[in-house]
Amino acid sequence: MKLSTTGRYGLRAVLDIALQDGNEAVALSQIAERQGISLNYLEQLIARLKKSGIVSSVRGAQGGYKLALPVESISVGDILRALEGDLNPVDCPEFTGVSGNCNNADLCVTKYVWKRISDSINSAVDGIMLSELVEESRKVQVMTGASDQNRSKQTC
Amino acid sequence: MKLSTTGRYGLRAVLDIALQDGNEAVALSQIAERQGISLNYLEQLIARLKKSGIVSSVRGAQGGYKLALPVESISVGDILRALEGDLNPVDCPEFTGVSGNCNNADLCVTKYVWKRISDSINSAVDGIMLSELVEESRKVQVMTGASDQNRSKQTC
DNA sequence: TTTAATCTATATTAATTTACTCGGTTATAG
DNA sequence: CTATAACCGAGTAAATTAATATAGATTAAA
Repeated sequence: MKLSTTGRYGLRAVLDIALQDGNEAVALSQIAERQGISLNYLEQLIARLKKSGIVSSVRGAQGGYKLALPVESISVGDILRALEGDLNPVDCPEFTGVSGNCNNADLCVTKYVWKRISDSINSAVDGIMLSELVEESRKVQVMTGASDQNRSKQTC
Repeated sequence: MKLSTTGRYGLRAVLDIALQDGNEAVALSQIAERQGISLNYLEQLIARLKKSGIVSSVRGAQGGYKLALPVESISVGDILRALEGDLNPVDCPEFTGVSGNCNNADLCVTKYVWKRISDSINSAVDGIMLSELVEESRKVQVMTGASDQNRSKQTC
């Protein structure tokens, strides 16, 4: 029941772009360095974010990525689902809508549990906008006098 | 972000015991057969449940397992945490209380996200009592005329 | 006191997933 | 043209998960 590095790294990457906030595209290599994530790996993560319309890309020299929407319009839920797929605790076809073969659908009671967990996770992350994280991040940076340079590798 | 079979099988096993509800212990081999789970594997799961005080065992011939508490006093959260460990989406020492070395603790903003997800999951599962599942299960069985015999292998 | 049925513990294996790495292609600013 | 940076597909090593297997200890009924 853990989020993979995909979700953790990816969210940090989006937040990184949001914090640069100029109109210029942010190069992946810079994000990779600041966040201590492998560039090659980051490419795979950002591809999912692009596919979901969260970031847009500018190709070629001086290119990079920028947010496709204002920070107030992007929820953490959007980001995490883009990265991790759905946020359901089980692959139960009964409530995910995917046509599957749960041959015990009518007898299965635990699906109510999975549904409640799923709903609570999704409403939690949908209630957090990227703008909140940006604000919070700015506060923290002012308080600690932190800069990109003294930011070290993160464990979570 | 998926629950493992440990959590899924284990919850079903506890519910199975609750539904037998006599004062007699339920043999693991019976649960294994009814739920379509390997006996050896089930033994590992039930051990965690016993360790957490959710079930108690009766050894020897005619032995088995029974609930250590009334169904109204056991929450799905208790069961899932016994099986899966914590239900936190990340191993962030900042909010799990475990003394760890998050060298970016003061700069890390995503931890607020993880904390909110964690809280929502835990309050969701703590709000579901085993008694609810038992009730729901009885309703379903009456409606469908289901018996143990026609219960087939479940996928979720 | 057998004997059957159960719980307990540990070790091994197979399958799957995760977390990357690598090599190359395409596009664009300067 | 050339440097830079996005894009793409495949491959791989490590870790985790899901079992399976083995051996033994405990208990209670016959």
